[in-house]
Amino acid sequence: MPDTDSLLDSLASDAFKKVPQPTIERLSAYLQCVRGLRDEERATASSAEIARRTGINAAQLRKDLSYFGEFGTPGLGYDLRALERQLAHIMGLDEERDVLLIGAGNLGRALSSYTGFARRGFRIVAAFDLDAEKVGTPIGNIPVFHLQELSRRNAEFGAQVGLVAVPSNAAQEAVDALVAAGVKAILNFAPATIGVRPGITIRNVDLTSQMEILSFYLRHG
Amino acid sequence: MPDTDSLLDSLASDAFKKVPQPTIERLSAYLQCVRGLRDEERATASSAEIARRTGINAAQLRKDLSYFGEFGTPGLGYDLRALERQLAHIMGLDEERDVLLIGAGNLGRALSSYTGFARRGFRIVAAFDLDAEKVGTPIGNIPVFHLQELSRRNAEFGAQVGLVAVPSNAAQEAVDALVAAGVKAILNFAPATIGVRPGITIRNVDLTSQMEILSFYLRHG
DNA sequence: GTATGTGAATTTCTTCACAGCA
DNA sequence: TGCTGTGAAGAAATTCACATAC
Repeated sequence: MPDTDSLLDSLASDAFKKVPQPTIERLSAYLQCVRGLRDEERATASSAEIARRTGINAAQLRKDLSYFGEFGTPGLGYDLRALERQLAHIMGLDEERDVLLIGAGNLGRALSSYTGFARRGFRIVAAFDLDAEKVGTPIGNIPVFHLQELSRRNAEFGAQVGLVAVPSNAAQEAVDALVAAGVKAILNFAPATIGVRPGITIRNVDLTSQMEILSFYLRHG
Repeated sequence: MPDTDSLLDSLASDAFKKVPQPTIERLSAYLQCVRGLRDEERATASSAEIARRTGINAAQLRKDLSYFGEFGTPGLGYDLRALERQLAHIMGLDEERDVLLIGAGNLGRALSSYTGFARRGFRIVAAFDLDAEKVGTPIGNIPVFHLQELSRRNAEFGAQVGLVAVPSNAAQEAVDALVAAGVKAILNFAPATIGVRPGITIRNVDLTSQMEILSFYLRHG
């Protein structure tokens, strides 16, 4: 058995090309499940139990974890405290991350007051908007700057994560501004296909698209 | 070549078991792209052009469409007006759909004022909450009722789609209430794994999970 | 006995490559 | 010629099934 931590840390960008995309997207579900079990004061759980709770096949869970190391004990299962720590480490969640928000409209305001982010260590440190009316009045504790100030302000913050909550036609501009300011990972809520250069991660959360998919299943399925 | 419309309509639940899940999730992206091209007054486009704009492989697009019929003209491409209509029909978007919202907190309020839904024919007709303080005061035009009234009120509305924007620990209850009221498709924003009986479609939009996935790519990738 | 980790088998999805049509 | 629609090939992901460890 290889030393777990060194295996984990040796998995730099390079070796990670081998981890299936779907695996990465499931890690978060496992972590959520483990947190839930820990809240119930459980000390260990088998892959079968986590499978039951997440709806993900037990062999799938074991294989997913196997890309990152060996975390279980045959005959016993997984120590939940350790597994939570290891999953968090794998996902880069062992330190707080500052986040920039672009768009101080309805959605932007809702996102800034969403406590789920802060609870998981994502702290929105500043918002930016094109609308001069919105600039200057903080949302809660979060200052609102003009989009033009993005790069200058982020020289100070050094945030690597951005949220884009602007209308579709402004989304590419917002993303470009974030990337220019040094942001490396972006969650985009605008219903638009955005291009970014290699090395930048962008994920789209398109609510209308989700509704359309529901509609499909309503019509068929 | 089979008659397109009858093929489309013959694809009831049954034959649809053959359509890959990822195909269904891409349909919405195609539709969005086609709408964009139409906004630019374009009359036709090739699969290659749609591929370039969406980032989805051209053969993939053609195969995806092929599950539903033949929509293109060899040598020419796709008639965009027709394709938009057909995609909308496939996805069940040719009529308006009433939507119920559970949770009148920050996120719920943002969702109700999100114009993107209405623009695509999803109309939030009522909101429900457990908090007596929130009941009675409309959000914009949308009345807010107590969750207990859900079934009774939906006897009138007959909505088949629900949005769940409540804390995790209330999500299963909210979903159960929606299902009991006749809702068949649900978009859940709570970070929780929710069980529903067969025949009910539920999709999760877990923002924290999305952030964690970004964090993974920040650490590696 | 119980449950992990993992090669092998299977299933699913994507891409190729080309026949056939406009 | 240009582009679609689609079988066949290839790649990727999932699931099985079992040797191995506690």
